[in-house]
Amino acid sequence: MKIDPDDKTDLSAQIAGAIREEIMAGRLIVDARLPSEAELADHFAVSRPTVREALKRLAAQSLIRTARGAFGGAFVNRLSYPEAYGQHITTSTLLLSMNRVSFDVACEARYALERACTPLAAERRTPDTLATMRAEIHRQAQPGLTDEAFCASDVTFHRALVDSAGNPVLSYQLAGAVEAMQPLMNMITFTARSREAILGLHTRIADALERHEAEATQAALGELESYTLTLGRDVMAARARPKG
Amino acid sequence: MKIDPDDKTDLSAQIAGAIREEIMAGRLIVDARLPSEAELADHFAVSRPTVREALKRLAAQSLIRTARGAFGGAFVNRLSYPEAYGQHITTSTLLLSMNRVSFDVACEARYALERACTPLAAERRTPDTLATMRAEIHRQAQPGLTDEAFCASDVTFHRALVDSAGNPVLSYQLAGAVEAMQPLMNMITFTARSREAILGLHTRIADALERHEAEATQAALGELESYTLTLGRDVMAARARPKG
DNA sequence: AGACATTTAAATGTCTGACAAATGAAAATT
DNA sequence: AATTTTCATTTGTCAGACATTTAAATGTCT
Repeated sequence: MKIDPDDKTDLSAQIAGAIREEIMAGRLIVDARLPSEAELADHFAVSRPTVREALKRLAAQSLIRTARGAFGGAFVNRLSYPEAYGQHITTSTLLLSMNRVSFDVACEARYALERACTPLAAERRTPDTLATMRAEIHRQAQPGLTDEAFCASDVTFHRALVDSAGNPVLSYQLAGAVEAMQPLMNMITFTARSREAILGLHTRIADALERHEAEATQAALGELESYTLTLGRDVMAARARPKG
Repeated sequence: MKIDPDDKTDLSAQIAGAIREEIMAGRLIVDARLPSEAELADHFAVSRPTVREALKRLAAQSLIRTARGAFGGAFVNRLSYPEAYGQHITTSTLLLSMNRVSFDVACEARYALERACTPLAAERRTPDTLATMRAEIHRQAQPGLTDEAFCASDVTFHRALVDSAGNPVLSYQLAGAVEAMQPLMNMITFTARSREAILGLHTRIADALERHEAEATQAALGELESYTLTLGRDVMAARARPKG
């Protein structure tokens, strides 16, 4: 585990990289204890603050956790699903919001991925995921709901749809696509009319899943994509026009 | 932008969280300059090393970049696709390797996602992505290839397939699924016989894409999934047996 | 006036040394 | 034996200092 003395980049970045390599290569396994900060400082011939900066970088990626006290220290962290979700959602959301990704492209990606889940979801949906979807449908029918709350409920509904596939890896991968769309969706003003249309499609999806009908689910999801695309395009077109 | 004085967690984590919030909420926009480390230390009533640890956490997530010199400082970073890819792949790979995710579950997720790309890929594949796929097929036919090199080539092939869909958001989301499978695939010993089978399916996929035939692509991909699953199960079964 | 060299202020990068706080093991005490 | 105390270890935080980098500002020469 060494660093390049000729490298111009930050020492803390180099050290973090070296340790990250060890973890990803499996040479540092889960729950293994790293040397103490003082020992690491000695090993890399740097000061303790520099080592600490490196460790904080790793902690930010949930690669390590630290504990104070006599037998504390930095330990290789078992990356949990919630931690991975958080990382993925943060990255996905910022990628979309910072790169002028068009509504169309984001929407296409999201629905393509969701469609990938429907055959599995129709087969494996549980009473639990169905109940979540029904509850969100009910919430979305409340007239007093703000647009933000409607969007948030929409996200919960779609996550339940994805979770129906019963594959945690799939859920993790989809989390980024679904959640990252929310800021874009939040730009849309949902009229009573559009809410009604979406609600109807959500109901069709839930019904089809309940009856284990993959094709019907797919069809309703396809219509939802088209409709969402229309709503989004209207908003984007209005924004693009001068004078607003 | 404040921190909770009652919070027990690290000050640097709190400060990083506060700044991250500002970025994700859009109150700190791309290329905006953060206050200098001294000013931040003053603002949060902490020392400069603590502020630096917070900034390193954000840098680890590519949320900020720093520059030295008179008009340097920390700037909100526009998250690029390559940076996002890297984050996603790191997280996905570790999630799979640290959580005893079964080969079946990972494989199912990966191929479900890839299938989501095939209709778009068949429609939009370019000479460029096709050329990449052909080149990798050619490489995979070399007899001297190690198992690791074969796997790496396989990843490149599948990424070209995903890129054929012409949707960068989709490519980004899929990168995690495809790359994270590689360590699991590396456990497999590819015999001449299995390489031949995979090669044949890869060729069928490339041919079908070239002819814009979505269904044929889908079918070949489905067979590849079944075959991969068989190979993986054999390996895992052998590993599970005592005495090896 | 314009081109080039020099200075300088501001910022990050790094180091040293120190103290506080937490933590679990070991020793001392009841 | 159970409980309390002590103690070494380790991370968390702070203060102050110096090194390095950078671009603007200044000075100098043609």
